[in-house]
Amino acid sequence: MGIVERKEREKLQRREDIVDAAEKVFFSTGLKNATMDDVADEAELSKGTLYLYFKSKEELYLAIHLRGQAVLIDLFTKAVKTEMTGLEKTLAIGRAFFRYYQEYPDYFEALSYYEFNEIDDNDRESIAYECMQMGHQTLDILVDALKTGIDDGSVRPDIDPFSTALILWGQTSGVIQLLSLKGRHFENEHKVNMGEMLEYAFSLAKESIQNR
Amino acid sequence: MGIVERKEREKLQRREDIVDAAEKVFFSTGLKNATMDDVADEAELSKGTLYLYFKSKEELYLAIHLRGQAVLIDLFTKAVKTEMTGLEKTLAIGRAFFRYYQEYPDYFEALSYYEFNEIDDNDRESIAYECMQMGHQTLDILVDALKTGIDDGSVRPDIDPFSTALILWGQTSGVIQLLSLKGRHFENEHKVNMGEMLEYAFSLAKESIQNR
DNA sequence: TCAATAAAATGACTATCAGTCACAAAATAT
DNA sequence: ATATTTTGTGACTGATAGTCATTTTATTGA
Repeated sequence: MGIVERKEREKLQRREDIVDAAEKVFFSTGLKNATMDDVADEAELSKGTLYLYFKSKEELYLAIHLRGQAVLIDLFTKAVKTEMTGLEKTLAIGRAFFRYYQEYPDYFEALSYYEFNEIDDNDRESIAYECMQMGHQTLDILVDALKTGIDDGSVRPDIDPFSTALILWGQTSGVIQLLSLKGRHFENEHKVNMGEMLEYAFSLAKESIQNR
Repeated sequence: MGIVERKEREKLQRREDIVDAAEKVFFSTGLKNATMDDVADEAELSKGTLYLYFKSKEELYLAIHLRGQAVLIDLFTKAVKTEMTGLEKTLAIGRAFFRYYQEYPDYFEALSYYEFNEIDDNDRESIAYECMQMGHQTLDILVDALKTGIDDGSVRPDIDPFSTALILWGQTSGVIQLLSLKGRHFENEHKVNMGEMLEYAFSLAKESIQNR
């Protein structure tokens, strides 16, 4: 009898339902304003039940982040496939990141939350630990693109792929984050546009890593 | 009779005393854990009094940020003076930023808080508005360094100083932020060191803006 | 079929804390 | 000395994350 299996499935399904509800609530009201009672209402469950499935409000938010990471990895994987040289693959990843910000701004925000807040990674059972591991996967795509670029001669051979990937990641998320929060302001004051700005940032990055 | 003036001075002094107390409390416990009651205790005032001087906990934190910004502007100003060419001035600003992170990590955190959170800038009376304006001053130092570089031929003449300054700022704060929060992790996993990493990031940035 | 047991869900309750406000004390002016 | 203004107080309110004793639902075994 597969009762145990069925219960397992139902438990997972309930978990997903809770994350669905949390997405709706967190994304419409914002993380700070949304309450666990709101999420419970949306999920048609009691608040206590939420805590049977998630340790805290933050863990629930990180579960949303995990979904966002999966989408991002997918975009990166596709972006890499469309380009031939390692250098172009690397730049395509940057552009994919910007598209991600535009098309999934709420996931992007969840990503930034994890990236720019001190989250305890250490417990191997925690969702935060999963987030960290998926982050490594994402970074690996970038590392591979750079390695490919070194092999095919499009990227400077004297760079260290890992360090460079980490730096490019920090740079790009930093720029998008800055433009995302303060960009509107600068678009008014100076006549700059966010898309052009980022394309420009990528052209600068290209200068720094391309083989000559 | 200078009673009005004296009272004005005393009011400002009290304000500074409150910020002093807030620094102690926020920096030792962290923004999230610290309570306004703690700050009141440290300042030897009642909680109500804090709210006569600051609109909210966040405004009080932003007042700390303002102090930090002043220190940063000072460091940048000095950094610029030590170098001859615009390119070197630009890089010196980056290095000064890293030193700032190392020597004033708590101020750096306050800086990031303002940079990476949605803060309402619009009220011209608010501390957030002052923060925004000081941020512009900081950016201007970078813009000037780039302009100098274009004039003296050390920086590519085809870049737009303002856009480039904004991008360099976003990149650098992004990288430091990333290394600050996740760097420890990478230092263990891979054999990378944060200082070398940043020097490497600056060398990449140099590649992208130097005149050839 | 039904009592016993296990699993899942509930929601009233607690603890915490930002922010308020009616009142009190201190300083200043008349 | 008294009135007025300024400054300070701390008990109180409202909001909300997280808990836990109790109830409801599902499963098992006779």
